Amino acid sequence: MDKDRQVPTLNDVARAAGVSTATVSRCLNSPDRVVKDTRERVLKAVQALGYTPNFGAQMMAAKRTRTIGAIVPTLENAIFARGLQAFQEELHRRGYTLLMASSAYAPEIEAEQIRTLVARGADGLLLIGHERDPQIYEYLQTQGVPVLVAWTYGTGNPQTCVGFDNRAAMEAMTQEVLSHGHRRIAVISGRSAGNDRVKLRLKGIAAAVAVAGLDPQQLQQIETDYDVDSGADAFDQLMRSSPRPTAVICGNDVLAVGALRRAKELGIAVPEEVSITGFDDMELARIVSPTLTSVHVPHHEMGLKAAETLIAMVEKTGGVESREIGTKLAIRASLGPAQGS
Amino acid sequence: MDKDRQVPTLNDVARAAGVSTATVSRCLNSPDRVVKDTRERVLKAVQALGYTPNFGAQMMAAKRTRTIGAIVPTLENAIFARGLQAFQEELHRRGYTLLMASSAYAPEIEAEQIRTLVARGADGLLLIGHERDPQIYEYLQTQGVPVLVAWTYGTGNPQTCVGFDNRAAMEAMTQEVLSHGHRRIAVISGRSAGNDRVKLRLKGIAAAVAVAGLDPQQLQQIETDYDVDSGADAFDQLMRSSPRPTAVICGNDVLAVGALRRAKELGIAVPEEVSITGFDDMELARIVSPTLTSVHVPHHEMGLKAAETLIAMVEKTGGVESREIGTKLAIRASLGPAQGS
DNA sequence: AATTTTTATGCAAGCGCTTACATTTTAGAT
DNA sequence: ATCTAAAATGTAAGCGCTTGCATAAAAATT
Repeated sequence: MDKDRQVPTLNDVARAAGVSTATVSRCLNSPDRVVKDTRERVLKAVQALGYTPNFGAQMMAAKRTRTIGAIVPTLENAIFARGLQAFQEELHRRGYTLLMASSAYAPEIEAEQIRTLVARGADGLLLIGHERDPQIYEYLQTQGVPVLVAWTYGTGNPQTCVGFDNRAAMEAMTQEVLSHGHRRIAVISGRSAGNDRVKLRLKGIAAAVAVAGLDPQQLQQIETDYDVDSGADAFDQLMRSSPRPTAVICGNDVLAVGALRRAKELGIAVPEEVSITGFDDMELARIVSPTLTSVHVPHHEMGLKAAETLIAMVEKTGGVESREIGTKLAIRASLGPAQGS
Repeated sequence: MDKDRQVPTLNDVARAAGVSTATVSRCLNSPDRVVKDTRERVLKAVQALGYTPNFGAQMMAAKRTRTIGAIVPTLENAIFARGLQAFQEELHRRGYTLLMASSAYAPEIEAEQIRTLVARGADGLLLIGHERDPQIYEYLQTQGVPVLVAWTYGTGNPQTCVGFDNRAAMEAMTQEVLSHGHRRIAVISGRSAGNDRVKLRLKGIAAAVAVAGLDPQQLQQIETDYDVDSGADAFDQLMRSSPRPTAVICGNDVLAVGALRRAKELGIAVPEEVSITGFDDMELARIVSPTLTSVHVPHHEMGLKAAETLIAMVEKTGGVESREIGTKLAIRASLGPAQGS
């Protein structure tokens, strides 16, 4: 019915204002190149007609869209949400629009999403973590789309990144756990395949443990999906071993919360019988009881800096370099002294 | 540097395959209108060149994008995430791409996001809740973009919707609370201004209370922001009144979790001294202790049906009508008998 | 084998915008 | 008042794709 009512075009505005389409375009894109009088007339016409530029035409003619794409592994939990929120706010302030997509931690889906976002004219892309098929980086290179890698920081990768040192942060956490006297330590982590952040965190644990004179190979370790129930099940499994670990280091807060819940269900006291730690310091960490010891990540700062950096890359304004965001330990009730040792 | 390396166009593919651009286009969009032999040759050329259609050009020529836009109030907590995930999965299965944006519960931001998504060629839009400036609906009408309203269901609104009856669900919850003997009931809700879901939930409470012979006006009620800390503060305030309420009904789980946390901090036993209920049945509800009584909403089902419905609207295949999703009470430990009455 | 119908492909006209270049107007200098 | 430089505006050529219509090829019918 209404689908035929024509949406006004640049041409309509031009006619209404008695100028050429070029002038209208300039009024909208570089107002200072047009004299005040004309500009006002044009803008009035724009208002009157309710004109909105056609994105496709704009994209086609200008080859830029002021759009940034971001692909995160998941939106189901809040891990990325806070950072993304900050990222998007800053983009918005700078006149960019954010296109979000989630990959469900599946590389093939991520690859597809990347192509989709690029095809849709994203001027730049935010991706989580370095590790992915090199072809993808080649493709982006070919398409001339700059990529910023976030949520991780480390040398040895060609991509610009904004994030924190997953390895060092986890090493610090492990040292903290060790300093409480724990020696039988178990680990619950996300799947390490294709996930450099998980790998780095595991390396951090191994490093700290080695320094303390323990054999990293001896560490009981379970890799599982990133959800509360999986964390709970993994914890269950760990608690069936004998002797039981006195501390369980979890790769993130979601897993830790699962462990915490199962501990309660099993009647295992935390931290008296077993200590549990997380990573990310989600809001969750302060809500559960006992409150969860975790690694605090300044998500807001990371999102903000990621936006600044990526815009600089897109606009090619000055040199762009990777930026490291600091983390710190948030020691709370779920970590206590090792029992009986 | 690489920004000049040309991306292949339809024309390049056509030349490589020795056919016209029209044939290539048809191979891609309606393969059965092209004979097998030709099709294979063309697809091979597409592969070889690594051709991807230019979205802007496609949008311009075809006037559809197989893109659906969704604007939710927030992505920071998981309330909408689960439903959106299901929504997006179904869209993906049907060959559509989802563009997400969040409005931070601010109507003006939402209006802007709507314009952005429409300008970007969204074929249809998913919005949360009915209540918004009528001009927005007019605008969408003019642009010929169908809208589906989700997370609420109710008559008296012209828009098609997929969701649940917020009023009835909350009335049921309130009845449940009343049946536990509570008579001094307080309410913590999100801001009702511009939010029909909040208003409906409040009406549900009032209705149930009135049936029980109490005066809804007497209900202590606080409206606050949708975050844990706000919920905690509101709870604090309620606990300072005398006599204290024996039950606090919260407008959603996030607020309820805040209340729960503050109760613990204040040394107020839940549910012995005060009962607390939530709404939405987020994963959180089963993680906190005591576990939270809430209204269970089948988010996955809602997301799925929303996708089906919106696609039907976009493709104009057959009649489209609103669909109601059922909710049910999830009674857990945070609700107990009224103390001392 | 000739004719008609059906199917496959090509041709070319836009879609609405930006921008290099050409032209006109205005301001500044003489 | 005249000429020159600078500023404002107009002209028109694409950008890469889809699709109605025309044409050519193949299949079906007589």
